[in-house]
Amino acid sequence: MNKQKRKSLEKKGWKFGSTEEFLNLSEEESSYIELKMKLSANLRKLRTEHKLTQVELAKVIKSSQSRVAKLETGDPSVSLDLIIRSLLALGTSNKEIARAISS
Amino acid sequence: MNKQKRKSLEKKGWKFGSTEEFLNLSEEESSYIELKMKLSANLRKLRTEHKLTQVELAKVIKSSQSRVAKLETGDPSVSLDLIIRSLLALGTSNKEIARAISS
DNA sequence: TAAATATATGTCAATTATGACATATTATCA
DNA sequence: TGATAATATGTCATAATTGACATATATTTA
Repeated sequence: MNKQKRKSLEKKGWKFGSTEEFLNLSEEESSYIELKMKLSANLRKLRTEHKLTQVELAKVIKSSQSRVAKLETGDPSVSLDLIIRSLLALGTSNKEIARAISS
Repeated sequence: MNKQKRKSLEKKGWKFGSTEEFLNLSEEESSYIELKMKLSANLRKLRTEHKLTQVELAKVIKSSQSRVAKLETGDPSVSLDLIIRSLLALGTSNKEIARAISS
């Protein structure tokens, strides 16, 4: 992960501590973020393909429009659990989820 | 998912409501559980391959032995986030995680 | 362009996950 | 066997995530 990417993520609310800490930021942390980002992007793709608005998707997953927005923009306040559950609610199979992660 | 499987999961603390509800239990819910189970199993496999005890893994991921046990036994109280983070802490790549999900 | 529709951002009380601890159960091995 | 190490289970106060709401911003359409 480079400085550019860091700035973009920090703007979204991700916290990374000192620059030093960031520079040796573990593979772990960046893999985790990358994973979430990929699945978030996939969720938006799926929703639009299904021609649903965020309000409509919110109904399906029993959540709210604002949370759907956060899901799709990679807000750090959303859990992987919710992202995955949302994907599954849209009919995504585990294999497709795996594909999205690998992509 | 069959009745056998259901009993086993309920013993672990999963909640499914009425039998009726369970019978039309969405693909969604069972996929979600299946996903967690696969990753949990993978975590245990990895830990033992690394010849770590649960206490040692707990140190690595800054958690406790009891939570590691719950991670590995598919306790419903553990999040996908923690499972994934633990896998990543053990050096698992996103691609490997994807493979585990697809398996 | 203005109105309407869609999405984003901020906040918060309630819900859920967390690490920690105690303790029970299960495996290992002398 | 019995001691010791490893894992499992139960509980709880604290921390993190949640849906909901208000409202801002962006996009579409008349």
